[in-house]
Amino acid sequence: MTTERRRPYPFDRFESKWQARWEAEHTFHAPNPGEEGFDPACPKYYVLDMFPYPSGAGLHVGHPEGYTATDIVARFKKMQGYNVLHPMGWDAFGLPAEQYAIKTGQHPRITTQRNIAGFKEQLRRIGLAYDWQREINTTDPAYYKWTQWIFLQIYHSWFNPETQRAEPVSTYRGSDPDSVRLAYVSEAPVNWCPELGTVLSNEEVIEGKSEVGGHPVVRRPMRQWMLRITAFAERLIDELDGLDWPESIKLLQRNWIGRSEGAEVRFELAGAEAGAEGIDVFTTRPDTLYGATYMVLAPEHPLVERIASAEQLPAIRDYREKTARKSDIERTELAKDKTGVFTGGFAINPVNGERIPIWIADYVLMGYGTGAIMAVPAHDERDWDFAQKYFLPIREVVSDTPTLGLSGGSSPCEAPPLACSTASGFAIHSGPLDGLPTEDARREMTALLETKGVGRRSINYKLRDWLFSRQRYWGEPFPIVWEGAQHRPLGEAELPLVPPEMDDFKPTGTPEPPLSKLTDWIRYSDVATRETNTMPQWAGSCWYYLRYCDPKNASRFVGCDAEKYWMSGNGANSKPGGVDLYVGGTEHAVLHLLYARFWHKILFDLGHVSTPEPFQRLVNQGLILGEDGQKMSKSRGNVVNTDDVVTPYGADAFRCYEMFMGPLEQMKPWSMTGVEGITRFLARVWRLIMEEDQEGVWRRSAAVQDLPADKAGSKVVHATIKKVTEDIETLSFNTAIAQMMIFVNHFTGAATRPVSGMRVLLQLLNPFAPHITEELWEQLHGANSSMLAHEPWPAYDPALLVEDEIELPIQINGKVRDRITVKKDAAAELIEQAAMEAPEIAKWIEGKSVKKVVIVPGKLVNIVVAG
RNA sequence: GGCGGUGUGGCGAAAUGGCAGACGCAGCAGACUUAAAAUCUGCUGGGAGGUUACUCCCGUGCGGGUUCGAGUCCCGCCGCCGCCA
Repeated sequence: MTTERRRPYPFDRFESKWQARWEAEHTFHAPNPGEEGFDPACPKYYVLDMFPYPSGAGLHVGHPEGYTATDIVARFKKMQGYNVLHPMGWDAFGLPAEQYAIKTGQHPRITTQRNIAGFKEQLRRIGLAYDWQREINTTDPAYYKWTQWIFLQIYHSWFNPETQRAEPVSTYRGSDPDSVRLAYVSEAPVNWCPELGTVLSNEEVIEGKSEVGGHPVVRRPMRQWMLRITAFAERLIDELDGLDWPESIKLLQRNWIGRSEGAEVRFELAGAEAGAEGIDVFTTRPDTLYGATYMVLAPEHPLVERIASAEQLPAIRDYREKTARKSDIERTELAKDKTGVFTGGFAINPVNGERIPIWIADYVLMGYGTGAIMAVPAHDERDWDFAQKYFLPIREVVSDTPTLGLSGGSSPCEAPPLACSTASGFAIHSGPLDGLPTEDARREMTALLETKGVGRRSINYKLRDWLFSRQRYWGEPFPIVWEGAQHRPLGEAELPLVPPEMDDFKPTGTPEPPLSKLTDWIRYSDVATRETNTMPQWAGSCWYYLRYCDPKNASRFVGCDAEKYWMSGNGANSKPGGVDLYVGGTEHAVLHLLYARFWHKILFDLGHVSTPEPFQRLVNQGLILGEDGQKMSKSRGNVVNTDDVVTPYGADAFRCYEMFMGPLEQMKPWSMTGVEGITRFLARVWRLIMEEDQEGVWRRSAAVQDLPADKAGSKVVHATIKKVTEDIETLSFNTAIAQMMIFVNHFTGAATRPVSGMRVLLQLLNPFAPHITEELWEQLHGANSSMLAHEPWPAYDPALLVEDEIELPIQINGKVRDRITVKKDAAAELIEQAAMEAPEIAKWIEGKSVKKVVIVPGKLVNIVVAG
C-alpha cells in the first residue's frame, strides 16, 4: 500500500517531538527524598506495571493495555500534585534467551540486550510517562547482586514458630541450624523435565507438562535448594484480608495455599509394642475415624519396606517403580482407575482397637499431609472407589438423619451403604460420638484423641515448599560453595557472583547444570566447589518493585529513606502501605504474586522493609483477543503488533482505543475499525481548535474565542471534569472517554468555542492522549508556554451542574406514559398535581382507581392504578 | 465435580433498585463535491398500527420470587470463560 492516505490530523508531525521533549526535560522523573526538586509536602503515589520479559517477538497490543492504564493514572496523579513513581524495567533472565543461545550459539546477554532495545523503542513510541532514570534489568550484575544478597538473608534466617516471624538463624537454639533455614537443601522427589534439562516448581507444571513448551515432566529425587514458604502459609492467607485486591485473586491464593483444619491421628502397627513407631495420618474428618477400615501409604513412604511382608515385597517394589514414572496430577485424577498393593502389614485403629490392613496406592502423595491416610470408604470418594475395587470393608459412620439406638462400631450386623457420601450429617456406629452432628463430632473426636494422647488438632496446607534451583545457565548463580557435603555462604563482599562466560549452553543431558561443565569456575578453593544450580526466573521479580525506589544504590538493595517514602501508606486512606496501584495479568495470581509477598514478609521480619505487604491495590487487566475473537497467537495469525497501530494511526489513537474498548478488567476483542473511530474523535478534538486554510496549513481556529461559555456549554465542561476525574480513580477509562466525546460533540457544531472550555478539555484528555493535547496546548499558549504535563488538574463547580428545571417521567404502574417539567426543588404535592394533570396521564387513569402515587424527587413519578 | 467470573441491539459496550441500549463501530439517508474520499447533519433493538406530529405491544440467557418499580436484589436452572480437582 503505497498511497499516502491523508491523515485525519497531523499526529506524525508532533508525536515524536513531544516524546523527545519529555525525555530531554526528564518531565516524568520523580525525585527521591534528599534529591534536588524533592518536595516533602508532596504526597507520593507509586503506580507499577508488571515488568515484561523482553521476548524477540516484540510488543503486541495486549502488553500496553495495563501500561496505558497505569500511565493515565500516573499522569493524572502528577497533575493532581502527587510525586509519582512510575517505573519500567526488564525481567530478563529466562529460558527463551537460553534456548535461542543453544540453537545459535549467540550469548543470551546479546539476545537479551537486543530484545530490550526493541521493547523500549516500542514503549517509547506509545508515549508512556516512565521515569527511565529508574530503569532496571534483572540480568544486570548491579541488580542481581542484591537478588543474591536477599537469598543470603533468607539463607541466614529461620522461622521462629513462637514469634511467627523470620529471625536470624542465630536465635535458633537447636543443634542443627541447617534443618530450619528458610533456604535449605532437600533430596525430595522433584519435577524433572528432561527436554528442558531442568527441574521445575509445582507452579510451573501444568497437567504433567512444563508450562514453558509443554514438555513431559517426571518425578525424581534430586538434591535441590528449597525455600520454606510453607512456614508463612498462615500469614500469606491471613494478611490477604487487608489488601485492596480482586476477591477472585485472593481466593485463588487461598485455594493454592489450601489450608484445611483437621486432626493428626497416630495408628500403631499391629504386633509392635506400645510406643514403637506408628503411622501418623492427617484427616479433615476425624469424626469418621470409626469408619476407617484400612490405611493407605504413599508408595514412597519410608515405612513401606519395614511393614511389608516377604511375599508382598516383589509386588510392592514393582508398584513403586511404576508410580515413580507418574506425575502427581495423573496420580490424583478423580476419574482415574485406582490401583494399589497390599503390604501384608496391619495397623490398629486407635478408637476401636480394630486390626486394619495397610495398603500402598499412588493416589496418596508423599508430599501432602503425612504421606499416609486412614481410609474411610463410606465417606470419601477415592477411598470408596479403592475399597470397591479391592473388596475392602466399608462401614457407614455418618447418617443423613439423626438416628438413635444404632450404637457402636461393635454392631455386627451393619449393612454396607449403597453409595459414598461426603456430606455432613450425624455420627452413627461411632461409640461416644453417636448422634452428634458432623461439626460437633469432629470437635469431640479431636478432644478425645488429645486426651488419649493418640492425636491432636492440626492444620494442613496444600502449599509445598518452593523448589528454588534450576539447571540453567541464564539465571542468578547461588552465592554458595560446598565443602565436602556441607554448604556455606559466600560473604557479601564476594557479590555479585557473576556467571562465567560460556559458549556451549547445551544441557548436559543429565541433571548436572550447564555450569558444571566449567571445571575452572567450579573450583572455589582447594577444598571447596561452587554451587552450579541457578535461581529460577521468579527470583528477580520478587523484589524489583523495591529496587525501583532507589535503583542506583550501590551500598544497599534499597535505601531506607527511599523505601520508607515510596512504600509508605498513603496518609489520606490510612492503608498499611506498599505499591499504591499494581496492574498486571491474572496469570501471575499464584506465582509471582505469592513469591513476592513471601520474600517481602521475610524482608519485613528482618527489618529491611517497612510494610508487611508489597502491593496495596492490585488490578488485573483483561486479555485482548484477536479480531477473530480468539486468543492472539502466532499460529492463528491474529497477532496485532503495536507498531501496526501506532504507525498508521498514531500513539494517542492507540492509547485511547486500548482504553475505550471496554472495562479494563474484561476480556475483549481487538478491532481496527474501532481504532479508526477513536482517530475520528481525536481529529474532531484537533479541529475544535485548529482549522485548515486554502494551502492546507493548520492554523488556530477563529471559532476559538476568549468568551465565557454559555450555560449549556459550561454545564458540559463541568460535567466532564466530574465524570473524567471520578472515572480515572475507578479506572473506568472507557466511560471517561465517552464523556469527552459528548463534550466534543457538543462544541463541534458551535459557531464560537470558549477558550476556557477548550483548555479544560486538553487538561482532561492529556493523560489519555498526551501528544495531541500538548501540541494543541502549545497552539493556544505559544511555544514558550509551560508544558501541559505541568498544569494542575481542573476542578469542577457542582453548582453549574444543577438545572433549574428538570423533566420528570410519569409512570403508570411502572411504565412511562408522559413527562412533565418542574422546578428542581418543587414540592411533592405540586409534582403530584402536575403529574395527574399531564395530558397523556388522564386517559390511563380514567375509570380506574389510583391506589398510590410514588414520587422520587428528581427522578420520576409512578402512579399505581387498579381496575 | 468444586470454586470464581460472565451472559444486554448486527458488533464493542453504558446504566447509586427509578426513562434499558449513553458513547463508539458497522449500516442507511441527506449536505458539500463533476465524482469519490474526507468532513458535517440526521436516522438506526424487534414488532404492530397511523396521513403527519405520533401511539401501542414485546425486549437485558431461561423459570420463579421480592418491590409501586428489577439488567441490577433473592431462589432454581442453562450456556460460555478461568482456576482447582
